[in-house]
Amino acid sequence: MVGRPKKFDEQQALASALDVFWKRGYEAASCEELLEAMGINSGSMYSTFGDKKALYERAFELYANDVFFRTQEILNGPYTPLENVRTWVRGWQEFQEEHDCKGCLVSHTIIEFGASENAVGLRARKLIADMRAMLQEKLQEAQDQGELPEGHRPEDLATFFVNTAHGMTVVARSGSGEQDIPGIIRTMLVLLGEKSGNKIDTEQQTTAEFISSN
Amino acid sequence: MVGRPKKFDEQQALASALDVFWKRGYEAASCEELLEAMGINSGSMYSTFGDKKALYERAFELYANDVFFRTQEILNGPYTPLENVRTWVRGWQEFQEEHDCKGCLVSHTIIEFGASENAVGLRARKLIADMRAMLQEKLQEAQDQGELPEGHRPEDLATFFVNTAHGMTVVARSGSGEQDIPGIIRTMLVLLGEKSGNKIDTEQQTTAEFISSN
DNA sequence: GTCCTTTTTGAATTCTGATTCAACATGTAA
DNA sequence: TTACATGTTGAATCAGAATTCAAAAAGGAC
Repeated sequence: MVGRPKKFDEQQALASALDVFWKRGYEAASCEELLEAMGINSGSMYSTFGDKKALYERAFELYANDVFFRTQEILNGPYTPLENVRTWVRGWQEFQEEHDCKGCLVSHTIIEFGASENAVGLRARKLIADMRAMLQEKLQEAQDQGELPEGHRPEDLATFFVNTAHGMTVVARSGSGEQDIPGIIRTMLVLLGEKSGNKIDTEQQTTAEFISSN
Repeated sequence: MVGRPKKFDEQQALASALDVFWKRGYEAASCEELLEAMGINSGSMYSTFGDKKALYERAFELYANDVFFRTQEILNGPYTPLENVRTWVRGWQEFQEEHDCKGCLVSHTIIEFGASENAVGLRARKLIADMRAMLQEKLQEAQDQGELPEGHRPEDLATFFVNTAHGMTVVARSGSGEQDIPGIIRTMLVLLGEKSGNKIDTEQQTTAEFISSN
């Protein structure tokens, strides 16, 4: 190797940038703020990543891959199809808690760029479509194996789950995520036929019987 | 009255500005675009409304009042409490169709400003809280009158509805609103105990039995 | 019609935040 | 230990969007 070596770690800087974009969105994240978080100067950032938009693309990709593979892993987990889906849904809460209730970067990106032909917007939409398909497939398996009653439509249920996940991003950003998300997840689990006894929150246990009489 | 009279209608200009903000969000809506839509020049806008942020506040208020009073009217409508809630839920679809699947400005505003102490962000959060409370009250009434089974918790259900509505904003902005929203609404109606036979869409009728076996 | 007050117009200005770049620094290889 | 290739620094520059403002226009009162 020739020339002065970089003194910062590209992946680490990218992860820091992701944090800022995730918290603030693309427009609201100023270069100053990004550089501060990444611990480098503008020159290094521009020579390494190109520009702010390219940095966002890289950060988004980091996030997208993580979310996609995590989902894939959980949905193809060691339990029954339906139980794997339930595990995935339960995972949302942990994910939100771990990440300071910032919601999901994909939902945020769709709000900011979804309508346009912007590359990240399209990428975000594709990611959602892929995850939705993965979920639907798993629900279909569950139904084929008799775990999910015939009356449920895997297609509608998958769409509904995606919608609920998007919603939680807005709820999280409105500041009431910590309070509201556990109940939302519990309701989703009940939609999947979980009768009661989940350990998420004891105070509102009766919710577990949500649909019981329907 | 003395002096040259305004040659534009303030309310009408505001409605046009609202349209632009609603479609694009605050940051992405450029003054040029706003002025173009409003049909006035910058000077008129600044002397009438103050600045871009104040214009957004006024436009948001227009939207907020409309949504709030519309909701209030429907929830206190001529049917039973639960049927009024159902009517409100069905209204989402009509609302989205009428407004070009732009989603809800309140969700959008929360994504853009929710985290900060920004005035519009706070206003948006208050509006959501108020509407959520109104909904919960109506669901409580339904339960008191035996329309809603005891197992349902009005509080959780209200939170869940708000979450679903937020989610539809993201779905709408991702471009799949037209395709996905009818099914999402149908699923919500089933959560409210509507058995079948709603006239929203015939192709996916079986969804109406969604929870039937739960 | 003329005076007065307010509105309109849109080019000029200001502001904000992204991007560049010249000078300096540093590791590597010969 | 010197030459070189590349990285770092941060002040300067640039670009785009928000805002101002001086000049022109127009209704109303007299």
